[in-house]
Amino acid sequence: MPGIDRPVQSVDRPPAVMRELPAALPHSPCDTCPVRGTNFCAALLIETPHRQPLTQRHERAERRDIPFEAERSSDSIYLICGGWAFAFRRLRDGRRHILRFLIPGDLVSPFGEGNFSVQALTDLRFCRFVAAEVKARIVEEPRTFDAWMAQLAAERSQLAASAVALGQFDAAERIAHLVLQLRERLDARGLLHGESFPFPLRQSHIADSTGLTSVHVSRTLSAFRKDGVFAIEDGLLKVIDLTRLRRIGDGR
Amino acid sequence: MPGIDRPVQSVDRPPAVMRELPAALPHSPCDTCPVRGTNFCAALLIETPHRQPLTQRHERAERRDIPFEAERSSDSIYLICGGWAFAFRRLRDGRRHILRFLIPGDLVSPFGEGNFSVQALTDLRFCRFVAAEVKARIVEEPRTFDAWMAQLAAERSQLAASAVALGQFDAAERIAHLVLQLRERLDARGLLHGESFPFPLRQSHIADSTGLTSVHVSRTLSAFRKDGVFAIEDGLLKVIDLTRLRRIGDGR
DNA sequence: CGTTTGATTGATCCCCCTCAAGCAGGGTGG
DNA sequence: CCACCCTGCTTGAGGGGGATCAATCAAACG
Repeated sequence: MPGIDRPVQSVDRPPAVMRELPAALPHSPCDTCPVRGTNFCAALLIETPHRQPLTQRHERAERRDIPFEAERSSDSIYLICGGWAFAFRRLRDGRRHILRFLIPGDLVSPFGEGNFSVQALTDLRFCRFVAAEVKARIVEEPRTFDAWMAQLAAERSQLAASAVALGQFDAAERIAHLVLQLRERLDARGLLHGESFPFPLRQSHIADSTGLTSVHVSRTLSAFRKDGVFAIEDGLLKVIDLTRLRRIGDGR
Repeated sequence: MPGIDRPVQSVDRPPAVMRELPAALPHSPCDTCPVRGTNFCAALLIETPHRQPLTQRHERAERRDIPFEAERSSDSIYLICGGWAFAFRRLRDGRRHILRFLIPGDLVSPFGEGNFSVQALTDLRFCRFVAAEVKARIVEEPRTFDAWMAQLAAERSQLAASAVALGQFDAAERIAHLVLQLRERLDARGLLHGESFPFPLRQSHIADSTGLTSVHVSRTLSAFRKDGVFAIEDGLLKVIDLTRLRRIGDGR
């Protein structure tokens, strides 16, 4: 039974509420947010004279906490402010599939029955909005509507790309694809430093998102390291040969 | 190189336009549409006194036509009226991955870069709307907005379920999952007759959507038939033991 | 009636899984 | 300080699920 993290022990402990200040007040964490302006926040927090700011609650979660759980219908949407998380589904027999990794700036909108849970991969800061307010804003404000649609389209596109990788790629291609997708998304958020980026995933996370076993992930990563394509060290992923990595993981 | 259909020969032949009547006029195909009322159409074609009807163009495609192609940005959205199709992506080396099968009532909204193509699986009737008009209607009309969001949520949920199946299921489970998902969607559209439903997929389509080879699909289908779970005959799929099929393909 | 499409079945091979052991690092408590 | 555990990574040996190659066959088609 691969990739099962420690049994969920913190479901019922709600993450501590940090602040409950309205958006426009001074000292909101958003004022100094490094990814603000690269994501949906930008559209949500625009200050227009005749609109009142949206309700925001900044919250925290510790590594391994599960701030959002499937089956629990939610009237909130979430924006990742700092740290990493992942969205996953669990099967009857305990297997876990990771649908998507969440990085700062990502949006979690469990509309309909999202049917997935979210677990913190590092200590996490995120921001909760009230779904009804966001919906109203989307309808009123054309720019926000467009940003919203773009957000959903991007998410769908990523999901589709992952599905193609799972269906058609072999182990090396799938892992390369995952690395490339993360690299690209971090780049878009300005979180790429040179050719390195933070990489808090354990090999079991890679395994559960690529449909491999962590044993085989280990072997494949070793091969990538030996071949000078990329290497993971100390929670940092260094891309050594981007061209080759692309040739392996782009598929298209 | 599994599952490559005949080389695309009809890309440049635009499907014949059937009619260009506004929705409210008599004799629109929509008046007698069997799936109307079970899908997004219901929300789009609501007649309200002070709104003018949306522009519609009913079109046709023949089996194997590709009415919509990736990379070609489109300002239309499509609704399947009759017949089946599928959305797919092609890789450099010719491999094809089928993301989703489209049945009557399904919506195809290539927002952002859809990055997928659509091919007709049977002779096809579909309806083209103007994206900008639909967008305006969504913003104006709360019911339409909700229907739209529900539509996107359902599509995302299906995609996620498929990704989980590709990542974690073995051959039999994946195929069972596909059959169950189709059954459920056809049921929601009132297209399920007893425990049989039309099944126009070739084994190569099953293969390319489950990440298997058509050879192995054939073996697995034989096993299902021999075990009395379900059987495909004459373009019709008969579910024989739904309980067992669910136990195999539900995963959750 | 030749040709094409699609399904079936057998034989062989390989990618990746499974099981297992070993090791390094980091708590934690004595 | 060391003993002990827990998490996570590595590496080896063996086995299996599905791929690959190939031949046959039925139905549809031109």
